Amino acid sequence: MASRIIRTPGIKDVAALAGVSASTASKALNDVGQLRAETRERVRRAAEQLGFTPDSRGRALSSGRSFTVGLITTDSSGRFSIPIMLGAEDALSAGEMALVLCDTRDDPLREQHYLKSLVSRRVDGIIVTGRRVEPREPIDVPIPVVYAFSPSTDPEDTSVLVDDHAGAASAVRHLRSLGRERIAHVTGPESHLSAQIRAASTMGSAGTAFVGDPLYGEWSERWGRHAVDVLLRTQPKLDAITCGSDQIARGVCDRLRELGRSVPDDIAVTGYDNWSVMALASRPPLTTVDMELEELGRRTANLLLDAIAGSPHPGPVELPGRLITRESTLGT
Amino acid sequence: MASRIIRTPGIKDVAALAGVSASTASKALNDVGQLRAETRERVRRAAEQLGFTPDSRGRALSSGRSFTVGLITTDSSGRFSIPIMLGAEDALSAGEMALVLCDTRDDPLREQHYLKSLVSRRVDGIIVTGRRVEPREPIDVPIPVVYAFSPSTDPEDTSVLVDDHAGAASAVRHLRSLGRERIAHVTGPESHLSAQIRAASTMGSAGTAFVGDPLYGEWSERWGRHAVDVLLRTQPKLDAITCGSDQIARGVCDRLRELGRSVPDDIAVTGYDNWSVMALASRPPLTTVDMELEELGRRTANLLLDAIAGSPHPGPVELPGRLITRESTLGT
DNA sequence: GAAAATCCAGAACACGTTTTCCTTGATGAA
DNA sequence: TTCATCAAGGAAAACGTGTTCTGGATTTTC
Repeated sequence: MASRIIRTPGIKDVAALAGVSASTASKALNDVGQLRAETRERVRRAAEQLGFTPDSRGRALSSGRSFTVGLITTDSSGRFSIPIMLGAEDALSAGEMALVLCDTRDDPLREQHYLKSLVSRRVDGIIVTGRRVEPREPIDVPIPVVYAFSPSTDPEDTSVLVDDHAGAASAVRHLRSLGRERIAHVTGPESHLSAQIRAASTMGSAGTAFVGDPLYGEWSERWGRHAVDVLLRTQPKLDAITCGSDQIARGVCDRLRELGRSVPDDIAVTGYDNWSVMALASRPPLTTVDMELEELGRRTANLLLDAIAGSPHPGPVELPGRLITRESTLGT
Repeated sequence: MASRIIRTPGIKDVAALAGVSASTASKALNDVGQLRAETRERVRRAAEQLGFTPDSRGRALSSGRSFTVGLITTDSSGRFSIPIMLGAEDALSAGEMALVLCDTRDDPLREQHYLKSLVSRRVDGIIVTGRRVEPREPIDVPIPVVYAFSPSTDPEDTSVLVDDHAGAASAVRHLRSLGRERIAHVTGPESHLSAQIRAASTMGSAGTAFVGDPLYGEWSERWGRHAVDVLLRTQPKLDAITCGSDQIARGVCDRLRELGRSVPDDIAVTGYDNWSVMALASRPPLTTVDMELEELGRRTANLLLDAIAGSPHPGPVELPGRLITRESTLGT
């Protein structure tokens, strides 16, 4: 045959070119065993000349590890999962680990399918994340698992979650430090745990400075606009509105402006999420709480790496958010 | 030792339990070779009893394939890459392929690192995507590659891209079918190829119905608002504005409303991207062009699967977008 | 100069599966 | 009866690496 099959070179090819055995070549390239420096160098040159890249499948097989972790997300289209994913990927790639993406689309059947696939790939660990902070059923696999954002219902599992309590409190503290004394709260559906937590924390930390009841609605600008009408009717003297999301806060700002109320001179507004497309496009730009989800993803990945290395940290970890101050409370 | 090391069962364990050899067990589970039905059944039961999951690393090694593809994205935080990712993942998981995620953060060094890692993992193929439609340097690997969204500069490479020409034209056609005769165009930076293409196509298909020059600016609501002021000064009689993005279109709508102009009665507005958080939250909701990026991702993955199977389809493929009509052109 | 210590490299094996080849026994036909 | 055919299943090789063991060669020491 004139056309030879082109094969990516293996360690045997490198060894042959360097005139040594395969095992010697392996030792040379991995800097182990006792070899003459001259031999090492010769093997190295041969490897470079052939463009040798070690086949990690071989390594995986013999080491018993796959250097891969799975990421199971119930909806990666959500804007919460994505920064978590990126943070995790960032932390993992530093450890030479690859991340395989599994989007279950909230379908238990797909989740089972992916779990089987990941187990069959002998993944070193699994990260489970979702779009809601409500606890979820743990998954049952013989592999280290860390939950991000959506904790496991089992308190012995490792879960990394956002501290919405602290986040909401920091917004209130900020407003009070600016002298605001009549604070209202507008947020999403009461059925959402995050709405409940943020509302409770807001009321708790505002104390007597809290006016009326938390207004539960939906996570939308429309609701934010509508809530302003309700609030101004019932609480005409309020001087600050904390919102459960940036979308709501943006709607609030829009409506206040339409009514001729100045933000923040008349009424200060805070959001939640630091979703840049909302927080920065709002007029005025929003003071808001950044959940630092990318950091959460990194943290999750590092906890998983620890668990893989044999030192698990059982139990939940809460990460505080960070308050980002902008014109909606500070003015220009 | 009282504590035995718990090992996930291998095919040898299954074989031992069923009283056959490993090779027979493999044949039984894979439905190949000639075996008595009774034997097959016995092996199957043994496998089930032990909870046997085949180690895909072994299969990968012996089959020469890894059943894994890499996805290289220059920024997966961008809202373009994500639907592409999801579509690709969807199409691949149907073929039992896993997708490993590599976010280069637009850093050539990281890209090199990831490429080496993917090659070393003997990935079956690679998808390359980016956030801009500008062509990019091809990557040099001995593996099938398909480019999505950002095509390769090499026309022989397989690239799947959006047909912005057709998309912009469909918006104009829609406006003209509604009787609009004085159409302006507001878009992003002239340095962006997608802005250029959309502008050229808009002018071309509008013909004499196009007024003035395309207004280049930035991809922001603020620019949309500002552009309205410019347009109304120079083209007081225009009856439609097509925008290069939903963000711009939302800004346009906001400013028109502030000036007391009715959308769409006085001036119809179209966006681009069908970015729901903009298109639906806009007042009124936007008629816009959906690039159908998830479908693009699926298409990309299927082309890659073909290439892996040995039937590559060289050259670029353009996918038409889909016009989504809403109140910003139709009214209520 | 011989024994011991040291150094170096190759052989063999492990990892888990698939696949190819081979053996055994049975059946049927000549 | 003998040979060819075929079903059934086992043995071994292959995939590509890392690790351990072993033995030969060289140097050191007395």
